[in-house]
Amino acid sequence: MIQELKSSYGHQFEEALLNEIVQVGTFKEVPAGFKLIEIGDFIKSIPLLISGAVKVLREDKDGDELLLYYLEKGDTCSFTMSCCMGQTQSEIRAIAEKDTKLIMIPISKMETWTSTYKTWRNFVFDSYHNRLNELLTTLDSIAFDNMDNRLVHYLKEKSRVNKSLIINHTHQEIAYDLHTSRVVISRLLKKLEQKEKIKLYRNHLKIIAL
Amino acid sequence: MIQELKSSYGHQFEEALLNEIVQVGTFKEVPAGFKLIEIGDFIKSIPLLISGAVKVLREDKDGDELLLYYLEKGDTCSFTMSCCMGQTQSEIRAIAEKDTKLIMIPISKMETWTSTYKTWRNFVFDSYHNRLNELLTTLDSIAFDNMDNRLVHYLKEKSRVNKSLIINHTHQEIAYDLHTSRVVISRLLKKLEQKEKIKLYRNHLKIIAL
DNA sequence: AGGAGTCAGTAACATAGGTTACATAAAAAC
DNA sequence: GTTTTTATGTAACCTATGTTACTGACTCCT
Repeated sequence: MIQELKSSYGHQFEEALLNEIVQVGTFKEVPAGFKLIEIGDFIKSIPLLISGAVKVLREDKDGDELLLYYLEKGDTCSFTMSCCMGQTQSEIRAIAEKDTKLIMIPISKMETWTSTYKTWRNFVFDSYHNRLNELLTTLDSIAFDNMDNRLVHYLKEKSRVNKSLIINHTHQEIAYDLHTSRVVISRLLKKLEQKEKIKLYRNHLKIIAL
Repeated sequence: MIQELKSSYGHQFEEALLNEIVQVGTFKEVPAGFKLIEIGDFIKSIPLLISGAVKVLREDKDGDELLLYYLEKGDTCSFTMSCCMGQTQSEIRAIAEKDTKLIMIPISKMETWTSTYKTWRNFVFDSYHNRLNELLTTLDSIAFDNMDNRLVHYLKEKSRVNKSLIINHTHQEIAYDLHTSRVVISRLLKKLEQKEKIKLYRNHLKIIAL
């Protein structure tokens, strides 16, 4: 665990903090699709991502979903922190996008470390900073972009996070993430294929040039 | 300044911190409509709201606006903090919604206070928590709600923040905040009037029962 | 092989919201 | 008081997106 920790966080946390993390943290390895956090959960620990990726999404009262953003190596979930500090329920759902390794830190340490370790404090603030900005980006795309652009952006992100030009999703799954209907996605994907930007197959698609 | 500070923050900050705030903070009083922060600004101080209200909004590349949320007494701007910590440019615009009093804290104190004062730390974390949740609410309404509901919600918020059932805005101004067109707002407002939920006048409208 | 379930393609249609255009009324400017 | 500007009302139209329905193709199961 110590090597994996160092490879992701060694440059930003000092030795003493790294040691504490090793002592109190729990190493966890979850498969793609594993649900890490459900809306309404009370959170008892904070995740530090070592490898893999986690998608964070929002759900409305009718059960409709919307992808917010991905967490990757070196990230943590600010919503989780935020919930921990406030002792409130989770507002979001978190699902492993692929096989993912993480270290869970009990929330009791948050308070102590924030006062003791400057690097930890910076890490926490940086996380909030990043998450706020990602939320803004998501909001921008919903508020200002049409579905064509949102879809292209989605495919690019997906490709980046999964480090692959193959997107292994059905049209229905993409539709859920973007909060629209399958028919709409099929239609737009077909248009992209006609423009030779992607190639469609059953259960997956290949990005040619976006 | 000390009384005003105590009336808003006296219950959550200890004496020593309150004193420090008085020493390093600058009291500022701005009229409604005053632009506090522009997109792209480098921020040098953090605002603590004493009274009044500030609206925070986002702009896209074409100059189209979108209202994010209001800051009120006891609030601070997490985006500002976030920018300060990261030394990056502001992602948002902040405009006084009405006559507003605030205390500006130089960012140099952020780092010190966060390690010294537990109450300050909690304040900062709470702010982030609140802001994240407000952003989520805004995002929900854009992603999941239709314009009718968004408009009603907008009018309610406006009324709450300004403590008045009179909304002093033209249809065009409302349209900007909701990122839609004047005609659409006129149409929907007229529908609300026909349902006797509001009463329309030139340059303002009155809420009857929403 | 045959049947059930899943996925994608497509047409036809419905609707919300955006756009253009113009009329009228109120307010402001002169 | 007349002109100009600004705010609102409304109609007609357009477009993106959502909905429903049906098809064929592929996959999996037995």
